[in-house]
Amino acid sequence: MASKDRILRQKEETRNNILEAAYAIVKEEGWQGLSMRKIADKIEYTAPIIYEYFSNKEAILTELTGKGFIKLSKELQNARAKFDKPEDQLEAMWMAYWDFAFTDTEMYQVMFGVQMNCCSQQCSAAEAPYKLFTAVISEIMKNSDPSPEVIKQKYFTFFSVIHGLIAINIINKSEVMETINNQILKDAIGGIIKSIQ
Amino acid sequence: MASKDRILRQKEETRNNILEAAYAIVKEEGWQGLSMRKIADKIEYTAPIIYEYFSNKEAILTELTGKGFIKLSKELQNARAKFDKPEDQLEAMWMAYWDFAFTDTEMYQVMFGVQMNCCSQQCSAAEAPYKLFTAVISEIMKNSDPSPEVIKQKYFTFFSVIHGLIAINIINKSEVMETINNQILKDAIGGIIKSIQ
DNA sequence: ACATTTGCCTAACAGTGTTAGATTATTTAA
DNA sequence: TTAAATAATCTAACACTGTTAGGCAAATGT
Repeated sequence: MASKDRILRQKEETRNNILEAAYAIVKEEGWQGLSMRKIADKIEYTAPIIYEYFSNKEAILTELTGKGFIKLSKELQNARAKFDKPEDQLEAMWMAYWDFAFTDTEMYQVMFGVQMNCCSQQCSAAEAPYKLFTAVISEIMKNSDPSPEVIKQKYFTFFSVIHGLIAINIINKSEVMETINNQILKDAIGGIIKSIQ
Repeated sequence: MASKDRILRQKEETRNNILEAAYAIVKEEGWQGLSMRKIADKIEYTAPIIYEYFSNKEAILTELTGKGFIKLSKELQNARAKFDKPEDQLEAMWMAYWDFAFTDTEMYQVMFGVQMNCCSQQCSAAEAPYKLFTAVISEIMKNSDPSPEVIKQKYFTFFSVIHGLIAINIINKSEVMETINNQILKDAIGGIIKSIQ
């Protein structure tokens, strides 16, 4: 009865195929262009079988969102691993965050509701980046023994600047110039880090 | 033939009715709940006549977006008028901006693509807030005779922090506490103003 | 009074997410 | 090997969505 295993593996595979097909369509046509029937076409099935794997369309988005947060977390960890001083780590992590937003733009959109309806609230993996950042921030601030509230506040300050900047760049595609982006990124990250040391 | 006038007025009125009905639905059910047939129901017509007034659904969104930018601009001007020193003006303006985002949240969403597909690119009124802010910024910086580029950069720095903070608050409804919002707002606005004086 | 324009509606098309029921294929049991 | 049971898949449909074409009836112009 090893066929049970094969069947389970096959099920897992088409589940992945659905997710991959969905994201492929999104990369080609944007989130607006994603539909159940198009996914079905791509995996060479008809639409109803998708509901054997996902309870509805939102569940697909939620799962993709989760994968996005996992990928982002990995890249944040990679960035942190490249440096020893927490100040350098934090800067590298926000830079990695920035890069993620523009190499996986569609992913970033669904994760943070940029120009589309997102579902990151019900996504548990969304906590991981938050924890990674606050850990490094509290390392930098360890001398002043800050409360969790203060650390949270510092995190949100970083997040606000960088997410805000990412959002304008995605919406006003290309109207904001590279030089301004670089300047603001450098100023903001450097400035806030200095303010928490 | 004064009836021509009356008819023109009537046309203008149902045009407005469409826009008002649309926004009323959005306030009740969110942008997702907006549909042409629901608008038609509300103004007691059938869906196709809407196309006598707007070429499509996006045109309605664009027009609402325009009205949003006009309202925002007015409130920015009101805020500025309450102070003499440009530093105080700038702070009051960003505070008014913040208030606008939470009293007219749905408007803010369509204007800046928060959790929905926006169309502010093709909206000419979107320039007005930008001009209001940069005028005050350049007043503050007049001593250092800055280039337009530098002023633009300062504006985007402000915008990034505040829009970013607004966006998290809209998406993670209520998870971010008042105290953190106030702290970040105060810190960010004060900090940037200090940095440009 | 007739012709023409206008206002508005019904019906339809193509697309969306989603569900129910029938059909086919595969596995199990006798 | 054949019969029964189960699983996999599809077709058809429902209730929506935005949008367009065509027709009817009332108001207008001549």
